[in-house]
Amino acid sequence: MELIHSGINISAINKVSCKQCQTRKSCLMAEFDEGEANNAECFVTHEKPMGKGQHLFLQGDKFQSLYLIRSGSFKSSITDETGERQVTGFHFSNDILGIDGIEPGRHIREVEALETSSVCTLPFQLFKEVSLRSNKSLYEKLICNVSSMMFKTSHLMMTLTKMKAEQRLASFLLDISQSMYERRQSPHEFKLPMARYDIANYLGLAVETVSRLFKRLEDQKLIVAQRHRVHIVDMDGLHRIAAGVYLDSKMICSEINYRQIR
Amino acid sequence: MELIHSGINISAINKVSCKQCQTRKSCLMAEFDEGEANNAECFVTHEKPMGKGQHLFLQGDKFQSLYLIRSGSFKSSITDETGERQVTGFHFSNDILGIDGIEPGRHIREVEALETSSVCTLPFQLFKEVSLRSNKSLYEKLICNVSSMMFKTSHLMMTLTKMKAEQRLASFLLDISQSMYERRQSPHEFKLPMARYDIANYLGLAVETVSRLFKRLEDQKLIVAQRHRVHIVDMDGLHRIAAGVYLDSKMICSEINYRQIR
DNA sequence: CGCAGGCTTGACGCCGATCAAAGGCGGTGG
DNA sequence: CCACCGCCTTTGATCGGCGTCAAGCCTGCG
Repeated sequence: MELIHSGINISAINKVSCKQCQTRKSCLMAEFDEGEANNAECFVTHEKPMGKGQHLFLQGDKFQSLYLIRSGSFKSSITDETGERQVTGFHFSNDILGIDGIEPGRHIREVEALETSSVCTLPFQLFKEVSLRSNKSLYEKLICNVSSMMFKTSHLMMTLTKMKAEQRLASFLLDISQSMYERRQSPHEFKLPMARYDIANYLGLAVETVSRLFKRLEDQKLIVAQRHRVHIVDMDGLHRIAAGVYLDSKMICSEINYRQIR
Repeated sequence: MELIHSGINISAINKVSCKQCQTRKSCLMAEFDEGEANNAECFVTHEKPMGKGQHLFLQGDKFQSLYLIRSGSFKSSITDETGERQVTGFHFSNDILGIDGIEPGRHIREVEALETSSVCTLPFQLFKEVSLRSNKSLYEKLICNVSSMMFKTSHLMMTLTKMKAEQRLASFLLDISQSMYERRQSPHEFKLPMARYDIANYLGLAVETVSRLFKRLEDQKLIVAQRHRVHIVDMDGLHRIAAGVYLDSKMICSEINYRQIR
């Protein structure tokens, strides 16, 4: 949990300048012109990646930086006064973490690595200064990011209130699939870096239910799932489930499925 | 609900400059210095308030302005591909509406007046220009607003996934109560401008359930509710319900309720 | 090799959705 | 001003999805 502060040059051995960053083209900073890019060197990378289970920050930590995921994956969660925890999202490369801490000055959720992962740290004070100097408003980009985050959240809320359990899981798998696609990885076969327990919490279901649902989707020949490896066999079918297309014809669908099974 | 007019320019009859606005002190624009305030005259107010049921904007409408609620109340909702609607929030004076439309360039939800209401319109292009000229970054304020919005959403998500129906309604009433308090109105007695139907949708419940729950809270002597008028009698008790403090002693509570009913 | 923690599977019961119908309020027109 | 109508709300009865409890299984790690 060692955070690097704005000592610009001294600890350069732990840093990689943005100019040299391999993933720069897909980065928030990508459109910076060369002049500004020098400033961007201040956006550092932790040389040593974080291990599974390590926290990027905890709920209540002072907010001072934004983080850009370079590799790996994270889960974010909130704990309320009663100690109840709610997983609020899963995050992959190029996602920005920590934005929600800007206003209260403290992080309102914790973020934990689901596997070996690395991030870029963007000290927010510096970020603000650079964005004021720059014509191309970084702030605007940030808002864009925030905006799409709000969209995702709304989508999730919809999932949680309007969908039956099976729809939620189907929808969840499709979301992950979409994420993989956007990152130029296979949308049909991927690894779920999070535990069943996290999925259940995220979807507002019991672990046992999630487990049963994975099986049910397999029985319907929509996916093949073994542990964390998921193979989507029938993408359309999964979409149909997610959309709740079996509501009236439930009996019929079930019959078909049973026929398919044997 | 009479607005004060100014004789500043030709179209002034439809507008009120920010300088003259009665609610300016609690406004997003409040910290503007005098020089900037002149620009702020471009932030117009609809002279004719909106009527109940009127839409401020629809989902998919081109995003061009932010709106600041001067009076009244609104509900926001999202409709997905399948036509399913989800109420995403209720909004009162000083709330900002429309932020979520910035990135996609279109509004991702619709906003509808729950009663006679009025708003200030903040053309976003202008907003950006002013914020670039200004040292005190308006953008920063906007982000603050967005940030607190995200916090609320997270809170709501928690409510929807982790709470039983009774907790959700108690929590909802407490949220409204808090809103009233923040607006210097009584947190103990207020009017709910939205229909039961909207509350149910918002909380992810059936209308019938909401209706029954209102009654159950009354039976427990926590509130007095008649139609849209709500009186919170036992704030602590309501907090206890919201926190789920009866989980272990559920049987006892139920017995008490049954005894009270007959 | 054995243990711990995560995952699966089964049995059961409750919460809340759904269906059905009656009651009340507000708006509109006679 | 009253009467009617439609929509919102309440109330009752029934049913099923999913949470809960309990046990057994798998897998990775020490």
